Amino acid sequence: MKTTGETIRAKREEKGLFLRHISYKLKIDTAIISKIERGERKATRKQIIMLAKILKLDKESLLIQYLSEKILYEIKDEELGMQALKVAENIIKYKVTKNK
Amino acid sequence: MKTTGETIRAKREEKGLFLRHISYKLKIDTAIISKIERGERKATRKQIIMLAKILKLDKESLLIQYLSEKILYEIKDEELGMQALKVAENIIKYKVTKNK
DNA sequence: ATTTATTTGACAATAATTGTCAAATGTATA
DNA sequence: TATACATTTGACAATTATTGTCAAATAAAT
Repeated sequence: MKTTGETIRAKREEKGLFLRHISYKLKIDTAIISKIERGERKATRKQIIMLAKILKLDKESLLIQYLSEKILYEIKDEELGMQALKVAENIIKYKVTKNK
Repeated sequence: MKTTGETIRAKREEKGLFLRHISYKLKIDTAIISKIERGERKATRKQIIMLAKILKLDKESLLIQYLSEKILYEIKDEELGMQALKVAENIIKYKVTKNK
């Protein structure tokens, strides 16, 4: 599976856009876009939304991918990460059930 | 299900300890412990480990509970949170499979 | 060979987190 | 009731993490 950065780079290149084009629209230095695409930096939520718009990527899919990476970042060195994920899921499920 | 803070408070009271006891061991103000127990602040990872030790709570369980809350915090206002969680899970699963 | 695009890394700006402190409030009991 | 101790509250200070700029280095395309 591609990372968010890879998805963005692939689409940007497909569209023949340069970093400076994105950089101009997002009002940040090309250095950051470069880093985001290579996974050296995380984008902000706003940037993800704008990137989806600019590159005509599906907003929801990109956001899901982005959020999943944020989650994984949170537990990257954790032995118990998977278990924590499952507990988190159950808590959400419970909340949803409750509100029926 | 109890929150991490509730677990901590319950055990602390069961053991007849005051905030100042915990505060002394953790080298932070009672104000913070109070807030952590009531869910107004998040603990740090270190504090969770120390709290498990001091209160003789199962370290792994407390850590899982704590991490799951951190994860949930990350997606608390996100429509797509659940889907992101599932993607995150699949990515972990895939990584594990790959390394066999 | 130049020009243009991207990458790198030092470091500045900003934002989020974690803490202190003092005063207010709650609780028990002499 | 009063007084002693425990907890809570909120303003704000300190610390740490994140996000950004910039300039120089490297890579790619004419």
